[in-house]
Amino acid sequence: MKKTYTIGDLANEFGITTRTIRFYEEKGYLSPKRNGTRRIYNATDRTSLRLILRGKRLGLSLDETADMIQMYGSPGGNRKQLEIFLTRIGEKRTELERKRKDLEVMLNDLQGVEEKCQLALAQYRK
Amino acid sequence: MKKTYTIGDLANEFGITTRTIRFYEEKGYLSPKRNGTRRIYNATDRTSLRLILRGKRLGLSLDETADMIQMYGSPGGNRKQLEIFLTRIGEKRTELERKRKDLEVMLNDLQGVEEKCQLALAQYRK
DNA sequence: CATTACGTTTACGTTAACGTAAAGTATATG
DNA sequence: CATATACTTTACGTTAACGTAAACGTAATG
Repeated sequence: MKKTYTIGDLANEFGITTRTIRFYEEKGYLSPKRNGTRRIYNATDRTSLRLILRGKRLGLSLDETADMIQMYGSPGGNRKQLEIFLTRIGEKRTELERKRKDLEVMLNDLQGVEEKCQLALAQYRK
Repeated sequence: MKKTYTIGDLANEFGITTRTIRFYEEKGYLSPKRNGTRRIYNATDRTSLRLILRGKRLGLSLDETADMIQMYGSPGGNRKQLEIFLTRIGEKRTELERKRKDLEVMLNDLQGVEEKCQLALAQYRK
């Protein structure tokens, strides 16, 4: 009794179109099971989709997000491979931390403008 | 003796091409002075460019970033306009804060993978 | 059981954000 | 002062990420 989803379910849940979901599959970022011709998505598919959309909100390309999703798999391989993998993780992290700093600066700036605006508005209330 | 920049200066500083900078101007996001036919950028132009690139890193479109840059200007207008403005600021802030949460989740996940990887590597050192 | 809702494939269209190339002009330098 | 370097405009090309439409099959429902 594992929970499954139709393409419409997921489109509704995430506020996207079915075309978008099919596009992701077409490009190899999703591979749902089929019931005859109908697509059947499980929890894993749904998680992948969520990750894709999260990446998108942060300005990652589909390829970049797919890379990250793949990283989330079990870290296997020999020593060398693990070391290479760790390097990749570190790079991603650096990139994401830069984004975080960018975000903090922007939020700060925005707060500054907001305060100015509040001050200007306060004049009207005196 | 105000500092100015050529298009090449800015391209070098920010690691982009001159084509990109001209494109931003073509679309109305930059409007440098001219010395004859040559473009001359000042500190304000440079700041705008920096903001554009920052927005880009965070997945904002040029239009969205231009909107934000415009917000940074002096918050003028009457009471009604100020209130509308405040609403817009609030919306942007909500959006940016969502991005921040997305980032935190991703960084967390990444750290999880990293730790697993470290553990696997530790096996080799025993 | 008709019709409405949801699903399918195929295929061409669209938009943002530049890349690339050509063809010419101005400026810096050995 | 020749030539290399940086700048200019104009214009067509490219890619990612879908949108839109046609033409059709299947499932749910009043």
